[in-house]
Amino acid sequence: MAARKAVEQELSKEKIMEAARELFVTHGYRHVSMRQIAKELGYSHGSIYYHFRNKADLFYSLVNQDFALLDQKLEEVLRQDLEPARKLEQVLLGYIQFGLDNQSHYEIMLVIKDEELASKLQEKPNQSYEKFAQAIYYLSGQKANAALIWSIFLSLHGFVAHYCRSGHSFADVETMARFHVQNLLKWLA
Amino acid sequence: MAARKAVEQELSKEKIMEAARELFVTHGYRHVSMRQIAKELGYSHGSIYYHFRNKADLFYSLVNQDFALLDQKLEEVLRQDLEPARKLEQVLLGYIQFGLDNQSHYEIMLVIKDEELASKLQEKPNQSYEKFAQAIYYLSGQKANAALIWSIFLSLHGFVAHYCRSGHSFADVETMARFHVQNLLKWLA
DNA sequence: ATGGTAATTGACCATTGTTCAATTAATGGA
DNA sequence: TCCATTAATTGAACAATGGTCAATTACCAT
Repeated sequence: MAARKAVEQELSKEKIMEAARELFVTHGYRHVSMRQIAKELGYSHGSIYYHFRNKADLFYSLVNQDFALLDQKLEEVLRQDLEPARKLEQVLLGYIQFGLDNQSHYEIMLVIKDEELASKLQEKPNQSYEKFAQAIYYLSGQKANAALIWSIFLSLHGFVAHYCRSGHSFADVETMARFHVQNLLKWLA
Repeated sequence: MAARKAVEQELSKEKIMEAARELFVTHGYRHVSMRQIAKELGYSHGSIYYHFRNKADLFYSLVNQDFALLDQKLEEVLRQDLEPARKLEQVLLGYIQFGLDNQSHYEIMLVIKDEELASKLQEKPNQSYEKFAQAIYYLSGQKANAALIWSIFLSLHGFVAHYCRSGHSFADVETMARFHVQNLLKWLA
């Protein structure tokens, strides 16, 4: 009634995550079923549960990848050869772009309230924020205090959260994003 | 196999909404089923579909109520006898306080994402925002343009959304809220 | 009384996340 | 080489979900 497949065709966490990411990004977390993911891979839905405890676990694995991506993006900007003021601008704008380019993941990272599994990820967001805050601090010539940086972050988050909800792309709102960032930069002048 | 109940015990939109609100507030939208709501009321789940087209429809009726409450709060502040600058401050701070004093309402209004009918009920939020924007506009001596007011709103929203998620009360974060508002007011100076 | 309408029921449907016994491929030791 | 053990996969099965609808009953106007 059931069988194991040849070893070179075996499923892996990586393959599942790849297919799942594609589907989650396209249709959103709630509108993607484990059966759809399995079908995409040509496997039975049960097999996914051999590799991930449940759907949320699979999704959080993706979210972890995304936080790493966010960190990477930040460091990319910091490595660029720009004046501090320009870099600062790019860091803020980059945050918005990241959020809107990875909407379903951003929601899980920083929007959706889910007590049961929120604790699972608590380290990563704090860790990522710390890097963000450090960057702002140094790029501002060590003028910005912690509260001000937090204020800036919350304002960026508001932008991303709102446009995530309405499903706009970064391109849709880029002009407004740049304007928002310019306003935030005034606090650091 | 089925029966209609005595007229004084009849179900109504209001009764359903009351029970639904209670449950949504406690457990969140996704974790409340139509059967739970019906059980709470002592009715069959099918009866709710006589009064509301579907779960989302019921949900959005609650959202409308909450927006009316927000409008009321705004007008309360505007009626106060204060200098425009003080009033402006109170409008911004009042928005945050409303959000954190009515966290589950706020989530329903502006955080929770429900793709299916998101476009359907865009009137109320827009209407409420329009009042908010008008207030800011006049209190700023007609200096603020539309984009700047929108920027301010998004920044306020970020504050509320974040602390809603972590479940902090207004009292918990009042100092930070006042600081955030002071920053936002600089854009209008 | 009677007929029409309004409200309620619960069986029913398709779909979901999840579990698990059964099954088969791979592996390694004798 | 053979056999026991393990690893991976299957799909039937389960409970819960949102939603539909014919049947049923209370109400009301005439």
